Parts: sequence; structure tokens; C-alpha cells
Amino acid sequence: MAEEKLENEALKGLNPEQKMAVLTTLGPVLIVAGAGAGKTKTITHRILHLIKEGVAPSQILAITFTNKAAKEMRERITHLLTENRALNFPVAHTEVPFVSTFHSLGVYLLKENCQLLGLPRHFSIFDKSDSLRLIKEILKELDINPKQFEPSKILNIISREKSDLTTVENFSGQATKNAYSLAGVTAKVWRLYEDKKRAEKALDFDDLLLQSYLLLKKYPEILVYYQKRWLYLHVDEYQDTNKVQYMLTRLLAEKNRTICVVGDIDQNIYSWRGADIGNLLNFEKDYPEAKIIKLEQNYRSTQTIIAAANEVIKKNKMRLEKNLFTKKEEGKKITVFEAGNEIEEARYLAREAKRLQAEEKVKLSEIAVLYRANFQSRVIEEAMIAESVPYQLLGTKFFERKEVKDILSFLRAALNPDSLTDLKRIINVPARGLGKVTILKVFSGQRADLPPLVKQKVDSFFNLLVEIKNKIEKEKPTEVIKFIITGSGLEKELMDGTEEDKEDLENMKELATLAHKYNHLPLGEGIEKLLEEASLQSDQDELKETEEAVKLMTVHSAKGLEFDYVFITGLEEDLFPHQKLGAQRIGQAEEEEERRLFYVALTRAREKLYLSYAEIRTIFGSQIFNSRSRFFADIDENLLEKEEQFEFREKIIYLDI
DNA sequence: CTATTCTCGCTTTTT
DNA sequence: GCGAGAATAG
Repeated sequence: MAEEKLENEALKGLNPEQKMAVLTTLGPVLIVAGAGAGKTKTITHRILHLIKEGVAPSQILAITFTNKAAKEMRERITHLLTENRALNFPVAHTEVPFVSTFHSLGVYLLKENCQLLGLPRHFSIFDKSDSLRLIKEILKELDINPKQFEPSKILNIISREKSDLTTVENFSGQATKNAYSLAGVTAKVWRLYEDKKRAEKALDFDDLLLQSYLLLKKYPEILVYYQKRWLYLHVDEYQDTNKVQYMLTRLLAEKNRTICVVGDIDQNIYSWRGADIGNLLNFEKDYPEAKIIKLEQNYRSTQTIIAAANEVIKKNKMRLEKNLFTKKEEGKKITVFEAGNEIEEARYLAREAKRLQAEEKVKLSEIAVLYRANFQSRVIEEAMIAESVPYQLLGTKFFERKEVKDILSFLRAALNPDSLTDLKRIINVPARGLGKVTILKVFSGQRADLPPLVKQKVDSFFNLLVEIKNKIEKEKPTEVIKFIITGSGLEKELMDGTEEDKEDLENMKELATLAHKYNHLPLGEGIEKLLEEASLQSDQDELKETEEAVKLMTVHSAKGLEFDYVFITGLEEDLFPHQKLGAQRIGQAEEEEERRLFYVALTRAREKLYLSYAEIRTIFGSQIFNSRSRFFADIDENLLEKEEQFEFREKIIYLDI
């Protein structure tokens, strides 16, 4: 019986030979699978099989694309292990496979070897806005016009180069040509950026991967250590790996060659971030002895949905031939709704969701609304509120909220006194009467020369940080955060402020609540984990997972998820497929990536799809007329039905301001 | 030197 | 229609 439960859906579709290959091949395995074929499940199954065969869980490493996926996989493995204890698994229950994202793995590797790298254990992790602020500062120092050389563009180049394993040194070497070109400026800025970052004892997102790679490359004995430690490697969403991730994987796998990767080139939607499908296509070259397994049966969607998805993706030229099939029923037709504008579109979604719940007894949590760009969520939220449909917005980063970042900065600054970025952020939070000039003086070591009154204020701020540090060593994370809120005077300030202030305070308290789950860890370690989770943008949404609500998210963040009912919105030219403002027609490669993205969106649905678009959309406050997306032409008319319920076509009343 | 008001430019997608 | 920097008032 228990054996039966171990059997997973994905493997049922394989012929016995393939099944054996997945489970028993210890050498390299490449699983090429379509959407909904059970890629992640297959990895999970293989891991369990290894354990069953006597492999210690601690010798297994699995890399997933998101933290959420990692968490789910860990839970599933733990669950199945407990369930199958009766089968006499040779497992000590303290042992768990190491399941994480590449970035978490990076943090882990760098922390374990921090002394060697000259880093403190509590190194800060820069997010994009931290990096951007630093680059702006550098441009100012260099007296470079940020309009001529945009900070975000410079950061993008640096980030892409780092993902491609280019270090500052290499880049400066290449880009000596013209000091006034973008490359020249970038080289100069990048150098300073690295220096300042190092002085702050901080790493940025790309460093987590690049530095990990360089560590293993530079110290062969360390590499050997990890190769011995993780004998069995698994990588999910292999098509989305970039060069650093690929090289890191290769280093860890090249000796044992017991690597199993899973991917689908039709779902490569991160090439803008350096993801290279070549990594997947070249797997056979890297590991000539590799077994290749194709999974084409989809266990998720109805025939209608699969037919539409197949038709869409077939239009792409840069792909391997693959045809998904399903044994599920034909299913409902795809509903197309043409809205006059985005408000009407949003109202339709909200009402239809409400109708589905009332008339078809659909759980709201089984309904997802997908869109191309985050700004589209606003109108949808407003409609959900107006129609009083409970919703949950995914992807709004709780940790990116200003007030939450402030609290986190207090923690970071207390632990890492070198972190100028954090100090600058909070030295005047709440307003202590310390402005730009004072801050400049404080950080250029002129603290003693300040006017007495100002000096007193500055000193009390630094005393607060010391107090926080003491609390971290003595109290549980929840208590530390509560102390920051009260001790800093933020509570007093915000309590009798505006409605918005009170909301900010609520979010800060929410952080204290969230920190609760780290309370059981040894003192100090909890805060460390909290900061790590915050920097790596792990999902905090799970907190409200139980809530019965429609889920709103971008197509990108819907990857790997599935829902019974899926609305794909904003299907207009220039929006989906997206086209940068003012750019010329999108090229072949871009169009194909957008099409893959659309394919990902389509294949999220189990039961039914809704496609909608607006004839007029307000962007930046001005009205844009758009024609419907070219992707409609890819889908057979017979699979579609038009929404003709004109009750939704009410006149929209425009408020004059 | 700091606090407040004002204006301009902006938006893919994310670990 | 918002949020970060500049201009201006205190």
C-alpha cells in the first residue's frame, strides 16, 4: 500500500524501461519534459528512490528555481519518508536532503567559508535598490550625468557580466577603449562599486553565485569536500540556468557524474537574466554517457488547453520538436473577453470569479489572474475590492516595503557596523533632525566636530544600535523587533499619525509576527535566518496561504504553479507580447520568448482558460489604443468562444479631477 | 542645516 | 498618478 503511494503520477506515463532509467541510473540523466508532465515530482521521486536504496539523505543536493518550490519539495520528501518508515527505509530521521535555490546555496557556501574569504559571518546582502543607490552615489562622485549614463543600465550590464562569469578585472581589461562610452563608464563605476561594497562587508545578488563559483574554483580542496559531501545532484528548471549557475553545477557534478536535471526549453522565460537554453541542449556533450528521457504526457490540463498551448508554441522556430498530449477529457472552451478598457476588463474578471464561486462551486483559491507586468495589478485589485471578491496579491514583496526595510536595516546595522547603506537609511528614522550634511560628516569621521546638540542625537542613535545588538544576543527575534519598534520611537511617532502611518506600523508588527517562526533557533541565529530570508525574497505569502482568495500574479511568478481556472489578461500588442516603450518592433528572439511566456501562462490551467484584452488602456495616465495580441491568431477558432454577456459592458463613469 | 513642497520622468519580467 | 530628487521655506 505504502509502496503504491510512492508511485508518482509522472512516472506512470513512462514505459518500464524509461522508468528504470529515471530511478536507477546513477550516471547523468536529462529529463526533457513538457508543462504539467510532473518534472518536479520526478525529481522528488528519484530522491526518494535513492534514499530507499540506502543513500544517506545528507548526500543528496537538489536545486530548485524558487524558495517556495524548495520548501514544497522538502515537505514532500519529509512527508513521504515518514509515511514509508514502515517499509524500513534505512534512514535516520534527523537527515534531510539539502534542497535550496542556487542563491541560498551560495549563501550557505559563502557563510561556511567566510573566514577564508575575509567576510564576516553577518555579511549584508544588497538588493537591487541598494546597488542602485550605491551606483548613483558613485556617478555623483565621478561627476557623471546620470541622464547620459543611466544607473539602472549600468547595473544591468554589471549584473549580466557577473552572471557570465566576468569579473571587474576582466571587464576593465576589455573596455579600455573609450572612457566616455557606456562600457568605459561602466568599467570605472564597477570598480568603485566593488570597492565600496567590500568596505561595507556586503555582497550583491550576483556575488552570491559568482563568489561561490570563484571559491570552488580557487580552492580545489574545498571543491573536493563538497563533491564528497553531495554525491547526488538534482537541478530543476535547468533551462533557466545562467552561466554561473551552470558552471557551479558542473563543478559540483563533474567528479561523481551523478547528476539529474529536468527542463523544458519551451518554458525558458528568463533569457533576459542570462538564462541560456544551451546549458540544457549541451547536456549530452557535457556528459556523453547521459541518459535522455522525454516526458510528453501532460497530467494537468484538458485537451482544449493542451491543443491551444501546442498550437501557440509550434510557431516558435528555435525549439526541439515536442508534442504534449493528455488523456484528460476535452474540457471547456477558452473564453475570450474583449473589454472597452482596463477597468471593464478588471470588473469582468472580478464578477466572473464571483460567479464561478457562487454557481459552479469553484474555490476562489483555485482561480488565478495572470498579467504581464506588475502595474496591471492595480486596476484588478480595485475591481476586486469594488466587487468584494477576496484576493491575494502575490509578488508584492512584503520585505520590499519601506517600513519593513527600515526595521531590517536596524538589524543589519546592529550586526554589521560597516554597512553604510543601512546606517544611512535609518539614521534619521524616525526623524531625529539629522539631515544630509550631518550624515556626510558622521560618515567621514568628523563625528567629534559636530555641534553638541547634534552630536548628542547622533550618539543616542549609535547607542540604540548597541542596545539592539545586545538584544539580538539575549532575546528571541520577535522580542528584538518589538524592541526596535518601541525603542527607536517609531511606535510613538506612527501611532498618532495618519492612516498610512498606522498601516506602516502594522506591517512592522507583522514582521515581528513573521519572526516568530525563528524563535526556536539558538539566540542570534534566528535573526540571521530572518535577514537571509528577507534578502533572498523568499515567499512570505505562505502566511496567508489558508485564505480563500483569488490569486493575482505575473506570468513569470506563476511558473511552476497550477490552478483550475486561469485568467490571462492584458493580451494586447506591446503589452503581451511586451515591447519596450519607444523601441522598434520586437525582434524574432524577443517574440519567441514572449510566446514561451504565453505558453507558460496557458499551461497553468487545469480546467478552463479565460483570455482578455482591452481596446483602450491607460498607461502613465494617458489613453493608449491597442490591437489585440498577435497570439490570438495562433489559436484555432474552434477552441475559443466569445464572451457575449453585455451586462459587463456598462458605461464607465470617468471622474473628472 | 533641516523640513516641506513641487516637479519631472517613469514601468517588463525576478532570484 | 506615484515616488524620488530638486527647489524653497523655515
